[in-house]
Amino acid sequence: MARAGVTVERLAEAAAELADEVGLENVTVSELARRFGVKDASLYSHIRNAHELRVRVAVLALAELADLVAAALAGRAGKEALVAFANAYRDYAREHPGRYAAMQVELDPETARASAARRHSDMTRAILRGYSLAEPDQTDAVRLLGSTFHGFVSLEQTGGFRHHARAADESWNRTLDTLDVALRNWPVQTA
Amino acid sequence: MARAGVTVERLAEAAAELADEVGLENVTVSELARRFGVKDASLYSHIRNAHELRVRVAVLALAELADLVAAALAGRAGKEALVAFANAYRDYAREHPGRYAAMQVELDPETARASAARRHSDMTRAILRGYSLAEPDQTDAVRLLGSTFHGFVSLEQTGGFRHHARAADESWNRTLDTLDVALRNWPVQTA
DNA sequence: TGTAGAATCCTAGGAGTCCTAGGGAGAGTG
DNA sequence: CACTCTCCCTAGGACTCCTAGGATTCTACA
Repeated sequence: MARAGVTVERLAEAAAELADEVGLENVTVSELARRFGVKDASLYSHIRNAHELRVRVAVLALAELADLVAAALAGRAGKEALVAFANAYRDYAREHPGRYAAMQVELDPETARASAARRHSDMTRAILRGYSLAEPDQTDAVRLLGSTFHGFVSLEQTGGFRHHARAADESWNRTLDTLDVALRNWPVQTA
Repeated sequence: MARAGVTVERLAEAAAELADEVGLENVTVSELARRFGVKDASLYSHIRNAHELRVRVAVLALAELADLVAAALAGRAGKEALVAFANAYRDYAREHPGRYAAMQVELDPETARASAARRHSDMTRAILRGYSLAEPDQTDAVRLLGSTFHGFVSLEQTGGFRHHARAADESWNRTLDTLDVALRNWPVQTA
């Protein structure tokens, strides 16, 4: 009998595709084995357990998105960079909802270090070069941007904005305008 | 044999507690039945399926948080109201991670209408009275606030801020300062 | 080329979960 | 007391995760 040619890489890729199709919580070892024409027990020589599958999707997604963001950021600065970053982020989440959901799973410290998570915060910091913020304000701003982008995309995905006339796109653009203004008028310490 | 006294309300309450203890994804019909000293099949005369359990936790959490936010908002306005709202939100998420996660499940339109979701957006709008924003900017601002709060709390929960010296609390306070400034200097339409 | 060892896949099966079907026992009502 | 409704039961099917141990295929090296 011919071998199915299962590898961890192909498994992660297939799991990511499956996640985008049916949602991350429906990514199952059995279904994946079915897609490879293999018994589910066979997959356990490639992965340790079902959780590792999700972690691998997360790592894959983090790397993919980091590449996309890097490309979007190339040659841009200031607000242009902010908008490019944000749109790359949001577009990815909409095209790959399962991969995006996977990015939110908690990674153990080692996996997190080996992942592209660092590249993400580094690129966010790069955006802030256009706004002249020193530490620790820079870290606060990185967190503000990350929070707002993720929060918007997350609420949009779970249908939070659907039952209202105002289009999500317009709110998104105004959100970016607002962030741009906020970064340029970063508040001085009040406490 | 004495009856266990299972009701939908007690089920939802127990499911919410279980979710806070072991995470929403580990809220299982079987475990819940165990806690009531009852066979799992017995619960299906109270709920239709496992999904309904999570929906009921979501509805419960939305109502609880709406009450807390309403109390926090009483007698406050402007930035004070903004901060009170935000802290009530974040505190709830930290004290009740499972309930909070449940709030992010997609509700069907009917359930959403019957839930406290509307109270949440109404109260967010109430905050904005201190900032004199007309529609559609008000809707955009509501979404910005919701996104930022949810995004921050969500990233904080999945450990996004843990591997950095800067304390999350301080970033949170600066985020609120920034939002306050942003709402007071709401950008005029650029496009 | 022959073969040892590693990698890949298999069968078999246990445990847990979700859910349905159908039956019996307690509680309240006439 | 009898009737009915609700609650809870047993029984069991389908699916998932995962382990153990065996068989097959591929690879590399003598």
